[in-house]
Amino acid sequence: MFKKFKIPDATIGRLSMYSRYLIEADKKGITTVSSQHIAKATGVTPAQVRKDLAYFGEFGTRGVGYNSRELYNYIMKILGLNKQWSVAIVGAGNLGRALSQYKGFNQRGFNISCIFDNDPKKIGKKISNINIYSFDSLAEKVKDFNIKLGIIAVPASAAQEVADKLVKAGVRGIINFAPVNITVEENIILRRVDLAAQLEYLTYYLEEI
Amino acid sequence: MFKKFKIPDATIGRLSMYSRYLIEADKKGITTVSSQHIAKATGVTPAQVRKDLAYFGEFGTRGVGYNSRELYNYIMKILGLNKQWSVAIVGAGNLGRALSQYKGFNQRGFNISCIFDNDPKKIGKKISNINIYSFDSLAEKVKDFNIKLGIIAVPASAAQEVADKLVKAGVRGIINFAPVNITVEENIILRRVDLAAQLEYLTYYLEEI
DNA sequence: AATTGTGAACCTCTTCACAGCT
DNA sequence: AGCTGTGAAGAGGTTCACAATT
Repeated sequence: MFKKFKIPDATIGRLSMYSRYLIEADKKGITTVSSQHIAKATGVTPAQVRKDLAYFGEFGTRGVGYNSRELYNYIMKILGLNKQWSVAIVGAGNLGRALSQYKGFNQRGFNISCIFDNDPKKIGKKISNINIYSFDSLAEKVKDFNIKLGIIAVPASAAQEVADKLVKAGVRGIINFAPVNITVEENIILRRVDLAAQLEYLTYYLEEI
Repeated sequence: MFKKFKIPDATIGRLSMYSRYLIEADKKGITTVSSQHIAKATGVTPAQVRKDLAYFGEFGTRGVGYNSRELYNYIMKILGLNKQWSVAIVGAGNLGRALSQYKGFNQRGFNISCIFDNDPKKIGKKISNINIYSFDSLAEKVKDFNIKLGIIAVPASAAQEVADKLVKAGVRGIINFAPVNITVEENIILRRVDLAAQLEYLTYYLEEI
């Protein structure tokens, strides 16, 4: 049905933005939106919006636009967000703790099921009702909770080891917050988020002047 | 000297990765590295490494490679990291608190100078020695600390207002963690980091199967 | 022999412009 | 008249392949 062929990575990020606008529009009672409206709200061009949507089907009506609610539902389905996802966070440091409490995940259907750490002082404790388990029990818990998504929030030196553990346990998609390149087998989806690099992007441009 | 013309955004992110590898290599006593080495460590192609570096000059020696320490220094200078940067975080929620304690920023020369929030219960308190100030004192503190970089970690509904405040106070670069599109005047560098969208990227690909 | 630096080829993504519907 | 859907054109980024250099 959907996902006929290779589509740009950036499209997926934009779909996420579109869906956020659409749910807001729907809440406000705006039943029909145009690519123009979506574009303005999300900071892209109208042609880009139409192109992005066209990868997956024909959701609009010529001369009219798109039905907000309907398009929202389509996009959520395309993104795989028409169900709940269990997520494991590895690393109960500052970042891991913050991510485990981050409301933005829940709002989009992500459920942080458990946290893993190797610090005996942290194991057995909870972070806002989420249990912290040892690395040793990772495989077991990942299976118990049917976790397919993992977030790596450990120091760079431990990131590869953690990734290997997650994959072995059955995790299929990983976000790596450690500032290091890690490798996984081909059928695992890996994404790297480098927080310091984001600031460096800013300083690069600021230094120019 | 550097930054002759428009270079790909992605190049900047890769420079950041290269520099991290180079400092490690230098620590291990590896004085000379090839584009091959850098590529392998950072998960890109050797041609990409050479192309990225070539935007800024000729740092290598044909037949030999690059001097680790020297190339590291060049890259850090290109990224504007040959000095300390003061950063303000707006929003003392989970994310703001975590970011203010995140070691990765300090390691790269970023100094979180202060945190802003509008919750009276938080104002006046500290997060690991960093003061939390009210929104009202933002302009004053940004000037006092000579802050040029801001991190927005407030709810989506407040993000635009905060951005405007930061810009007005003299901040030149902004990272927006709120899941909403905000706009700033043209000479301000804006970067959006959408954490939930990262997970959605994973679920998109996992649903395909 | 090894490795850089780079023009050209290639590939990917975005924008344009307009036919096709309502 | 207004807006979508899309082939074609354009822009941008990556890889190739090889001359230049040590």
